[in-house]
Amino acid sequence: MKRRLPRSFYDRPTLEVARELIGKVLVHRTPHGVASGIIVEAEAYIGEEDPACHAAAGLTKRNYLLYGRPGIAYVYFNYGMHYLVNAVTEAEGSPAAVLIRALEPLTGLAVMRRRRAALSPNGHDLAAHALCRGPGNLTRALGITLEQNSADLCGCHLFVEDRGLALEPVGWSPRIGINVGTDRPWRCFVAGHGAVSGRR
DNA sequence: CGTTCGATGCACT
DNA sequence: GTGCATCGAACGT
Repeated sequence: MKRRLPRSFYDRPTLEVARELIGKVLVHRTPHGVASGIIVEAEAYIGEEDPACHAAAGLTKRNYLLYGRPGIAYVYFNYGMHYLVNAVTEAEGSPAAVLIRALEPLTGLAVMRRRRAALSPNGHDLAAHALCRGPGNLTRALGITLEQNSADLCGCHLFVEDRGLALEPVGWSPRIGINVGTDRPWRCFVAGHGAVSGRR
């Protein structure tokens, strides 16, 4: 049972998409091999009224993809060293997205360790659950960079599959790593899962 | 156990 | 010039 998520999946209220992405499988095919993992943590960023959303300051050269078609990858560079990947949600003109924050590695563990080792010396020795724990770590492990910005998640290189998995229990909390909009419980995660980011 | 802090580059004001 | 949707090492208790 493998089904690539259609664009209609992303063309929905963002909180719904965030919840539904839990348990789905993010896949990245590159010349170095295929790497994939089950999504265990995600955050919703919704509209210009959400102070933590990149659309809070209105349309810019950096965030224009948020205003466009759902089902597109919005990737940006942060803190001088990390790429973060989002799935654009809701109809055109409604700027919103879901940040993918953590995966349980499924395939391509070897290439993931190779990529992680390129930055941290102990990358080769990382436990499976540590490979894609955190939004910066998972893009590193999957080889996602600005090259994937604007990639179509309904295409054949970077996409999300439904394999009929249902991880539980699912919890909600405020979003992590932001200083505004912390009152909104828009972080969705598999409670107790070893690959979820945050305090151990 | 907890908190602080440096690395590092770019979009935005 | 400022401030990040981070990470991990270093330090304090």
